[in-house]
Amino acid sequence: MARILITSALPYINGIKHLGNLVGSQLPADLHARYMRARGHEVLFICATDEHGTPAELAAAKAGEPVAEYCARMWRVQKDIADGFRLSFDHFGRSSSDRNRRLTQHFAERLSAAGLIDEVMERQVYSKADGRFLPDRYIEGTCPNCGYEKARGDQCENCTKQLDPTDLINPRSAISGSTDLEVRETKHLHLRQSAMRAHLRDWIDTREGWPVLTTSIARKWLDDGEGLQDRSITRDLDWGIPVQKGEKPWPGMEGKVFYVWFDAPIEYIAATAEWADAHGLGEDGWRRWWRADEGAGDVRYTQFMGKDNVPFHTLSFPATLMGSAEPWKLVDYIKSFNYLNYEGGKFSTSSGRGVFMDQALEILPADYWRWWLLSNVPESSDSDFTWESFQNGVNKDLADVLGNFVSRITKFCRSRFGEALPEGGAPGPEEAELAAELSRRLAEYERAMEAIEVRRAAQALRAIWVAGNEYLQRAAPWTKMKESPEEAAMIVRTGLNLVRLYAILSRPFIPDAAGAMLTALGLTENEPWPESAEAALAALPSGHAFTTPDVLFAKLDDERREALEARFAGKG
RNA sequence: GGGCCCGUAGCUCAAUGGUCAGAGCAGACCGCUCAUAACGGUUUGGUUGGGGGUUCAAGUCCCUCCGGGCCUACCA
Repeated sequence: MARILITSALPYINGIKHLGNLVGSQLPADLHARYMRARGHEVLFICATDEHGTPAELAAAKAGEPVAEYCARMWRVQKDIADGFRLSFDHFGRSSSDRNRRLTQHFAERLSAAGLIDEVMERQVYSKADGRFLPDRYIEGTCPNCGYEKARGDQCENCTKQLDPTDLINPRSAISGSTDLEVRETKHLHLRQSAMRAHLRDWIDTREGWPVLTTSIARKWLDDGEGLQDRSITRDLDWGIPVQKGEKPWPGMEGKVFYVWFDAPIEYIAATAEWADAHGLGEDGWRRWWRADEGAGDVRYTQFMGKDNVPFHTLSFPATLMGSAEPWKLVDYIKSFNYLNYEGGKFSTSSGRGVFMDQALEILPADYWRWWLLSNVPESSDSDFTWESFQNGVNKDLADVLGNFVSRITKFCRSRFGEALPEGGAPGPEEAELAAELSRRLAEYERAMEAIEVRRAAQALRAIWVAGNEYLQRAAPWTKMKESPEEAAMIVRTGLNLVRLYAILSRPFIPDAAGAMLTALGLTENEPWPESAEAALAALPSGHAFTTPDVLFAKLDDERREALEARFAGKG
């Protein structure tokens, strides 16, 4: 038994996430957490909403709510949707928590004491009409390079030229449209990442077996141009964690807050503390997961995230932890994902293109989405959601292969023997062959799950389901009924034990259907992971009662698929 | 502009430099009748994007060209 710490990248508070966000971090993290729990490890699975920053303030203003209320409401919405997808977080925290405020201020104090914080006077664009400094992205104007009129202050999306806000012709606020802008001086804290470059590189270079996607992005940032740059960790905003040195004020930084990307990863730790608080576990309760000097030495920590998050998790956050000169637990493995596209293009919130998490759950139960998304997770390159692929995948794998297997064996037993495992007969060569096949597949499945090779694991699981249909076809109990009812009984027993085995093995992917299978067999979710295929085939004895379950997975027909395609095609 | 990733069967993807490049889906044929018109078996299908090189041996390594995607630090 090991101790496994798992974090998923934090979903931003602003709005409901689409399927691409789900599949890029939370869902595979949940798969890993569920598997590790099933194997008897002590697992702590942490996620939270990332609540600070300009977009949250603007979204709250648009909704006509104070930002704190807006965030509280959206946290609830995201939590309910996460529950709907059966994301098994041990704690779903909030980066606006008091725990995170204290920890973030603590890290700032430590970094300052270590000489890793510079105070830098910056010149930034201020909008009088909006009463706020504008991030580069929120300044629009005409591109000096191509004349595009809606170029943003950081980059022109028409000609892709990198810009500085002061390059723009006729700059205006993207928020209000106001042209009453001026450049003001404002002081900010910079994290001296450049000073930690060698240290970070050594660390990255000694990580073994990390995905290329993870290390290549990290190296690019370490080596690009003049190398890793210092990074501003504060902002002129109202909504955020006040800049302080621990509990003490930070002279000259009054009224400023930490940048979301500084405080968001710290929330991984803070959320663990929130979890410990909620369970009355005290300070030790969370520190044993995060402090190498207080018990975290044997923790294996894995982070899940989309590729856009990699620089912050490979560089900025480790720099924060290392720079504190305290023995904080560093990540052991970063599993990063590419993007999921929608019908050949990008998911788009603004044009209503693609499926969002709340809509998905209205259409079909969580398991359908979990299965398709995980078995098509963008592991080695971007992948594409299409309704055709989704329909084909869930109909074939879930309805035809798994669902129909459960259906045929339970119904056959009910009509010939009644709703209890029948007695008689002894396993023979067919059963030995089945056990051998299952052993091979199970080893493959376990290896892939341990290595977090998600697609491969899904393939292995599917092959295990297929093995049941192959076995029934070979053993043909419907034929044996005539000549040897006892042998048929033994085959049916074996088949019903396969249902139990499938429920246990499939639970990380499709927890609800697995639960329904266990319930039908009169079992609970406490059924242990199989010791061996042979043992699993004889786990339930003759006489064990069951109920014939309803159809586990209904099929998605062409008519409905076409309607869904049309509904989510977007405005333009 | 710079960097990274990818290009393999009609589609989605596999293949520590080493047997005849393999799976699933789709297609074709056969079987089965327990089951959600489901299941099983057999089978068609490849100049591994083009060209050059290294090697006893290249889908894999190197060069180059073509095509696609992503990142590029103030969206998060």
